[in-house]
Amino acid sequence: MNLLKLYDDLYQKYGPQGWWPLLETGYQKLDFSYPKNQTQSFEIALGAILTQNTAWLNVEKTLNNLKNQELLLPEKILAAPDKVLQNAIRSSGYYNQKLKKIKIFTTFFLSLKNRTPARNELLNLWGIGPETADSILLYAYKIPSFVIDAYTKRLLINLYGADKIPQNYHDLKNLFETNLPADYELFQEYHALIVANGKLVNLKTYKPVLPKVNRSDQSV
DNA sequence: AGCCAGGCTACCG
DNA sequence: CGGTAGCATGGC
Repeated sequence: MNLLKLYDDLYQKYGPQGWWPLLETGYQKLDFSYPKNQTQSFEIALGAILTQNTAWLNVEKTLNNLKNQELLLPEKILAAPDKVLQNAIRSSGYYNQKLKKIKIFTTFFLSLKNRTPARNELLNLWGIGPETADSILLYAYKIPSFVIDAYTKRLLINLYGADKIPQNYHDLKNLFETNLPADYELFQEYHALIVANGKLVNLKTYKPVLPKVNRSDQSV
């Protein structure tokens, strides 16, 4: 199983993804100078929490709501009334849970005082599981921690067969990390490409939904 | 008009 | 402990 070749195939098909999509930049040509500061790292982490089982478009609305009220800063989040935050979060769904998750994370974020968190510290927070922790490490802190999601697992099952690949998060993560150079830029784009591919395939049936572009491209 | 989205926790047997 | 219901909204 050549995971570097798989990366090349995905890249050939979908091109550079330019993750993470910050409000300021959106998806962009590859520019690994972002995040440029702690404020942008914080925005990425909130986005990672908000997008749990939620479409990114709905998350963007929440981030814009917060930004427009000048609340997209850790100190402001903690000072804001619950009702205001719930209304801002509403478009992302699960607004009761996500309010709690965001407050817990924000308190932790401030306690770091610009230090990079350890993976276990993130996992110990209520509301942060392995995928969210790895997304925060990889995109907010540029740590080469490979992100596994439902798309990743499904793609490997499709390509190699369910009996050939590990099924749990930890082993899947390890599969990528032991077969790739520990390069955060590679990991960032790889995960983004898997998501780009995954969005074109129905999650339950594995059947492709109608591609929006490039029907003639070879499928991956 | 359903189905689904870049999960996680709590609870069930 | 492995499996899964519940959490909520908006786009297609």
